[in-house]
Amino acid sequence: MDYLEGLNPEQKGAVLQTKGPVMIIAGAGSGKTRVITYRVAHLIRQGVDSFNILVLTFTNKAAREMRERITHVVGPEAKNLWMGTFHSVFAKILRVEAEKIGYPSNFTIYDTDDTKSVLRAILKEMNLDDKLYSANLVYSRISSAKNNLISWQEYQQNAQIQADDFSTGRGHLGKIYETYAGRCFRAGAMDFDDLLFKTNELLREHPETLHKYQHKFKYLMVDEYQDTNFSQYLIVKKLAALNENLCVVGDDAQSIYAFRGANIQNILNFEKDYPDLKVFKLEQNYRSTQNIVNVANSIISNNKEQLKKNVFSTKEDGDKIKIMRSFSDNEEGKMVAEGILQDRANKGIKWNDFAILYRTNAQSRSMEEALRKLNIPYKIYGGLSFYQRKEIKDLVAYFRLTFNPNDEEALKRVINYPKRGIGDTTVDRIILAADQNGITPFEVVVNPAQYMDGRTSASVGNFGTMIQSFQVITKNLSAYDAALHIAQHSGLLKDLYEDKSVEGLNRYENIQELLNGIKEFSEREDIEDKGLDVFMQDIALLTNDDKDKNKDADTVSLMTIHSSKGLEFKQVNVVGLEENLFPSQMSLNSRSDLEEERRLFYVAVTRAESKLTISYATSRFKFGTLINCEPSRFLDEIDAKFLELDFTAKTAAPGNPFYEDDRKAWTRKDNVKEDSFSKPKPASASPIKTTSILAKAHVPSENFAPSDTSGLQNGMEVEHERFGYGKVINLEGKSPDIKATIFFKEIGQKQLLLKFAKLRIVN
DNA sequence: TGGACGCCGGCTATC
DNA sequence: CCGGCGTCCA
Repeated sequence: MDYLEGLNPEQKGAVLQTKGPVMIIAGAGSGKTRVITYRVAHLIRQGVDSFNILVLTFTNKAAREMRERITHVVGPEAKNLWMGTFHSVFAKILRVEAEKIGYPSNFTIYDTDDTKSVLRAILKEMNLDDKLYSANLVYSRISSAKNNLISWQEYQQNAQIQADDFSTGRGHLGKIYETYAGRCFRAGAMDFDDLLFKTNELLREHPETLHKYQHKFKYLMVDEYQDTNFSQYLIVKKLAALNENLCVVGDDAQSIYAFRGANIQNILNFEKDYPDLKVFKLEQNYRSTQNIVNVANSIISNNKEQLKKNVFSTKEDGDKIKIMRSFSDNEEGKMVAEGILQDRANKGIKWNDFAILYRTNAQSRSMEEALRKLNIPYKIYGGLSFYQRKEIKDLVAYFRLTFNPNDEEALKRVINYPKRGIGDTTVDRIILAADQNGITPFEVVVNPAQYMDGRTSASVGNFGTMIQSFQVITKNLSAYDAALHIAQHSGLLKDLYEDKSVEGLNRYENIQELLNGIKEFSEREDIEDKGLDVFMQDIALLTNDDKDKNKDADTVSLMTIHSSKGLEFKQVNVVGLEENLFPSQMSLNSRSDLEEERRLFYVAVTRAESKLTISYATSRFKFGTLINCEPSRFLDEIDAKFLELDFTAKTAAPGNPFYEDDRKAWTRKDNVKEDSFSKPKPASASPIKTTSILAKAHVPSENFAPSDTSGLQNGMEVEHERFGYGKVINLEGKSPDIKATIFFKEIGQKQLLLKFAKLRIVN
């Protein structure tokens, strides 16, 4: 029982209470992961078979880290635990039980891109106004229907929903949902929401299957319970109904996923579902200084709806919270970067100890630029995942098609990549023929002669034959050999190899990396079934941090606040505290949205251990346009006694790496003043087009015509259509990729690729 | 068929 | 500023 030492009484109680319904309210930094880890370890030590324990998390990362820590305490027995995200665990179960709900066990998982692409195709076919029916809007309507377990039939029959849709002029949504569901079914595909929706269907329609899993999962734990949606809530409730050994862990103050269907009521009402439950409140924060905890509390106290708790710290008071003001997003980056540089030197801490947190990914740019200027190593988390890169998705689409030829999105993706002369018209014809004849598109592809003329039919047929050959050959090959075969014989590898541009090289390397990953998988000894089909089954569920080579590198971390949840750093910068950005514009409609935004701010500040710096800019670029910004209302909500204001922002001196930036920023600022807006207005009210500042300046000379630039030399004077007159100051690269650096009189230095730039040689 | 170009709308996050 | 999409043209 050594692992119980060092736990406080509440933590210990939560670990030891293994029977019956349990709710652990875990304040920020209160040792939640420790408690879950030890609780699982304790179950196993007590003799519970690890096959009978199911732990559900929201991210792969959380699952992986927890498994590692449990292994540390109980050893290899931890391998048999069922532990993973809702999506991955139930995808696994659905593959076993697929036929019960009419799906093939090798069903494809459509990711968000696939889903939107299917929807776009449907919207196009239905000839709907794409302003009213944007793929995004339609997706979110269907997604939230599924997350509330509303089938397309129920959607169409529900008077309230229909009235809502008609009142917004979107009466076709029910029909779109129906068509979409039909398409997915025909393609043998499930989207993310289906993984939960279909699990509910399975457990509802097949009581014997429900019983099987109720007996299997004698002990259930759910992490981040405040983030569950109705669909997830019901799965958990059903699985736990037999034994009621259900432990949920969460913090209502950190519920930040309502926008994707999470229902905070699940945790607020847990007590009603299980009246005899035991509640443990972990209120001592071991992470942050008192100042930080107090600021966090003062923020969250502005929310109405919350469970009562009193988070406190017994650490030192610590530094006050610094608020920095800057006049532009670039200057904000500069202040943040300089602060990090100084603190690292003065305090002797590592780059690793710093994080920069922002509301939107777009904010990373100004931070990156500033860090680069000061040679500060950094790493951006989130953003485009490795598996979402085009070239990776292309190759994976070939794999998908090989193992599930009905996968329509995969088919559309690669049927003409690399080029085979099969254009959009032909693809449309294939889909149409499939629709009309009640067969799948792939059946048309392998037997095209009756649906199209000779030449197209031949290319389409060849493609079909190739995929069929993949199906045969991969049967007898290891995952790696199969993948390599497909990469080569599809022509994809060659196509990428021949692209010698920097990006092309990068893409080729990414493919190599994917192949290496498959090779490692082929050589694993801990799993039995190592076919390529197994490897790629759940690829849609993977995210970047699932394959991160050098995560131990000493770098500053940049990420959105959402992805920072669960992490901690010695020093944290929260940037962009401005109205319409944080809180986001989209949250200003309802009180509950605003409260979620405030919880997000709470999450951000509670990441910090010893020093917290918050910043805002009074102007920033948005969509290439400079806008004015007002400080966030959240700043006013913090009790001023914890704060220290730094409004010392000043321009850099010549020689300082930021000098140029400052000049640009001030120029823009001057333009703001000179513009017709005499009074500062809220952000959205005063957009100032940069193009109007920069590009308008030049009117091309009367008979402007691009010259042949093959003989261009340093020092020559040129005219550019939009940038005006300038002087060539450098040429690099070899034809046809020569890059010219030109100093334009009106707008300054620019780099242009000669093969694209339209330049007239003046002399 | 497919490449070039110009217009439009977008930047909330995860699986 | 970016990528996606529609249009125009070889």
